[in-house]
Amino acid sequence: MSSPAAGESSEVVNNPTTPNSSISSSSNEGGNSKKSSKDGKNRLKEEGEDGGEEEEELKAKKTKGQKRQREPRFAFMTKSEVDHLDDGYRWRKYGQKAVKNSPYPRSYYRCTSAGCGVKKRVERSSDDTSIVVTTYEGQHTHPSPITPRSGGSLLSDPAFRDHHQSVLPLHHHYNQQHHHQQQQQQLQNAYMYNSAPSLNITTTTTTSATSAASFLRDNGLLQDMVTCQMMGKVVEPKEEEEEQRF
DNA sequence: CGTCTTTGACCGGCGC
DNA sequence: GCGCCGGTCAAAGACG
Repeated sequence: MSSPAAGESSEVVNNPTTPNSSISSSSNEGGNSKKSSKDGKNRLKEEGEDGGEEEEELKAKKTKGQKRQREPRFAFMTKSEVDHLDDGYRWRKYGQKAVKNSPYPRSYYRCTSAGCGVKKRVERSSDDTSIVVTTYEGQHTHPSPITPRSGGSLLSDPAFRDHHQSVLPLHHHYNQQHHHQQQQQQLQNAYMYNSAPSLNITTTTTTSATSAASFLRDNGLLQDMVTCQMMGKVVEPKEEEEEQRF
């Protein structure tokens, strides 16, 4: 580990498309929730002896059928050889699963910062093995990511800039429409070959990379682009099916 | 020593 | 009702 990612060439190609398609999985909507986690643990460790305190979380999610928790999600494609790109934050891998549509496994990362529940999903595109799709979920609570461990994110690394060519942040707003079915398959295709109706940053060369990178690191991730849509959701959770599109 | 990765198992939701 | 899938945790191991 140690951030091997830095230094590799990365090109972000995002595809926003499909406003309705959720980046991740359709059923993961509830994703954010830690629902299963708690349950899982409970049964394994506490065996139901009550935890009293954590119940609130369980209830929250279980309370009703709100399966869909809308957490700000932002996905973008990166052309890189390494799956995990260092964006300036410290991530801890907490799982890996094989994806049906892709021969490549999907890795799950969580921000190690205390209080920050931001999650990141990284998977390699089945169509283009050179493309890595990174999906961020949630907002970082800490302003300055600063990479303590690597001493610098790839953004800071001159090598990184030198290597990457273009960065396209993929901004995803999941409209949660009523689509069901092969969302997953479409997802991948859409991401890659769709045009970005909402946000398309087509930059090339260092400039773009720098931009994206800067913004990622400076804002702690994708504040600029994400903020807008994220805020809507985060700030006004009441609106469930609003469409946050640009 | 501390931190992170890896792997297996489990759960919840959804579809059929 | 059953099976499939995705997502998460936990423990052990590895590494710096």
